[in-house]
Amino acid sequence: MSETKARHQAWIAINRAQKRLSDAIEGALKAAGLPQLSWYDVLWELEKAPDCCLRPVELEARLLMPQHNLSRLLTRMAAAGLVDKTRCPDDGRGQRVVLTDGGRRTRTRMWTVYGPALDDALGKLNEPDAGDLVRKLDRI
Amino acid sequence: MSETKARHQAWIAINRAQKRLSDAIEGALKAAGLPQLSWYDVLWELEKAPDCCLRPVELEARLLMPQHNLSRLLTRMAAAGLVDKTRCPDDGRGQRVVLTDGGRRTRTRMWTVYGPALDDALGKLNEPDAGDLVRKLDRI
DNA sequence: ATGTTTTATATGCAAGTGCATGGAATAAGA
DNA sequence: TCTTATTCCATGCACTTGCATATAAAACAT
Repeated sequence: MSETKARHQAWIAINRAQKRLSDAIEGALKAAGLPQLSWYDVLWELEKAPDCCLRPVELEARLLMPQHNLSRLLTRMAAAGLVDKTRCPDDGRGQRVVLTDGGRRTRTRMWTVYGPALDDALGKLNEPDAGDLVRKLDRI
Repeated sequence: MSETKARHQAWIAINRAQKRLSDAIEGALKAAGLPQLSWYDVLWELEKAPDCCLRPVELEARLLMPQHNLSRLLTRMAAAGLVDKTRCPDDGRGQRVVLTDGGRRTRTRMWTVYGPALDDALGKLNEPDAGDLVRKLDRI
């Protein structure tokens, strides 16, 4: 039988919170005709990076996304004009993924929907509690 | 630009914790040649239910899983002999999903892998902290 | 320098998922 | 009762993901 210790309940709670939040945010993005969260994550990592440019391998590590999955995501995002894929000068097998102006604009537009949806879904979670959550979750 | 308030960081932390935990557990299950977590969730809900029997609509609500998705999951699980799908006596359009003996055994075997993998992945999260996490996450 | 191993990325194929829709049965309204 | 609306579940189609493997360039070894 499954244990009902608090540790195990924490896992259940994490799952449910994650699901509720992502459902709310994805729903809001879709309703606004905007791309998925995974696209936002890529755009945001690029925007934070120096020169708005990263290698797929670096994105892979930051997003905890499997390689084959990221490869095709980048292909789709390049087709949509949000990023450019160019050959890497110092490594012949590598790519350099660069954020385009369109990509930057799209990320900004997405945040105008994403941010409020997140705030709304987080409900009455106050700042101190949130900080406490972060501290405990990061120890997992 | 994205805000960096604790509330928003909590969302990031929830995501990362959820991803790390589920990757660890799914990996352990796969390595043991066992089905996915979603299968476990169905089996466990059925085992908790009176007569080990629920309607798809009820499962849908408890698992927060979209209808079309659950429909096909149940089809696969029935094909694998873990559940039986029978017509519902009091509602002509409904189904009754019943746990089979094989389903019960499979859930038990899964837990022998799932439980330890979860304990391991939760690391040094102690009981009081876990209880606190549950309380705060459930308020979201 | 040549052969071997590792790293970075892409891709064919199978399986899963989202979306819209369909059909069948019940519930609600006139 | 007869129509209309709603609920429960299934399914065709497109898209996404997982898995294994391919390809090509480095890195390493001899």
